[in-house]
Amino acid sequence: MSISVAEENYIKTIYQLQMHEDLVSTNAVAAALQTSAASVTDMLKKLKLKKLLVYEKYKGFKLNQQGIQTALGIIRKHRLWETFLVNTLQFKWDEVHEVAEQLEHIQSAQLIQHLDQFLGNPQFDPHGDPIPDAAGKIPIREQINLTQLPVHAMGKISAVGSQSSDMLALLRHKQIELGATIKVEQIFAFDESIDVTINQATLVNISAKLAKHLYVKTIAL
Amino acid sequence: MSISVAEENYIKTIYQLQMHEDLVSTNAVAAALQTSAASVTDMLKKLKLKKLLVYEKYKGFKLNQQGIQTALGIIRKHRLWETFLVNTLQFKWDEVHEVAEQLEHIQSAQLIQHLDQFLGNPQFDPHGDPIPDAAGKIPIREQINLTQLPVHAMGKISAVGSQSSDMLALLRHKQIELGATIKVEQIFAFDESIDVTINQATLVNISAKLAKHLYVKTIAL
DNA sequence: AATAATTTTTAGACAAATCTAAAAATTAAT
DNA sequence: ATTAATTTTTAGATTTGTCTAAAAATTATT
Repeated sequence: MSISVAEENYIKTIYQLQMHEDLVSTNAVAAALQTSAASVTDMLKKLKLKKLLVYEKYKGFKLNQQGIQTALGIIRKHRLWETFLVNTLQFKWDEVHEVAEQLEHIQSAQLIQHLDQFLGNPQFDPHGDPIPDAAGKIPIREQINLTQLPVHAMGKISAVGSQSSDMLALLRHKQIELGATIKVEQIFAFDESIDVTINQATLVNISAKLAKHLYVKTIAL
Repeated sequence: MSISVAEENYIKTIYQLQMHEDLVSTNAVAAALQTSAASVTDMLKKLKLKKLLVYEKYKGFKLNQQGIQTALGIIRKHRLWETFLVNTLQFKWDEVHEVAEQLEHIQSAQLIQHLDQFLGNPQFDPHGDPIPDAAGKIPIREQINLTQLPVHAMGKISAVGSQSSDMLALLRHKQIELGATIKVEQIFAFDESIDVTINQATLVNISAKLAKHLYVKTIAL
């Protein structure tokens, strides 16, 4: 059973949204794809029928394992093509997105396998985003920015990107220090602030500005 | 006004057919695209509306200058991608067609420009077919097989691919010799035989087998 | 808790590309 | 030159993905 380009675009978008919020809303998808909420509902029915997502009327939805694997396949293709465009064809990193959006829908396992090999099996694309392997496994960067950590993920503070005394005072106040474990509980879309649990004990809110200066080593759950 | 993938496939097919027969028939397109004659008629109306072809009901049709330019753009992309797949990604020459059929529809002038440059501005694809340049100009191979010469094209016999006495006897009988000018008058689909005028005087029929052994330098009309 | 606001779904319509079956036009054959 | 066969077109239906407007469900507010 083949998947259309439109379906692929929905799957990719839903995947990206459910990285941040566990359940995805109809309106969020509509906004991301610049379409109407009614169209999203229509597509949700189709994707449910194809057993790619878990969905109950009015209750939000998310991709199931099958859907996630499908999404990772599309993201893999997208990022391999971006790598190709920048590394091989000399595109600038900010010129590649539109073209990669088209190339990611080309259907040929052989093509992707050869492209991957030609590029030297890259683990990260030119933007630094991880490229899932053929099985859907996502490489973990040793150290990532806290803003990159998805909801529910855990990490250990490995570096701070500033030495300002104001910032150090704030960290002391929130009991955040190098080596502390941190778990992302919730990400607030409005101001991009993050609720985290420190050392599996205290819940604190971290502003977007502070998060940009904190780096973590991810911990497998 | 943008052109859909379906429209592009029709345009490419019509172009290829009108290389052989001056006017193209509804059924020929339907057969080539494995679709119904009714669908072809529907599409012809759309393409006429977009001013890409000359069409009158029941009277056959052909691409106009605008349509030919569009077709050449698609063929250029197809052949550049085939070159990329074989030369860069190590595909075998007989594995590339299906994938190139998809890649030829990617819309990005910049992508094709960069790809062309990366490949070293190739003039011919791995099958030996000419790659139109960005302006639609088709490179002429010094010497091509007679079977490659389209209807109405002229050439000068430049080589014969066999020295068998049977063949030489046949050539003498038809008054074909090195340096003779040859003009393709008609190509018969049934047995792929060709009617040609020799030295702008005598009309003779050349079998597919004989044509395969004759090479010509093309002459601009 | 009742009402208001928001979100989501349904209902009905539309455009693109296709189909089948039947009608119209052209071409071939007796 | 009629009739038969073939080709092409029309008419009407279908699928996919979309839309708007209205109804239903949920969430927020007073």
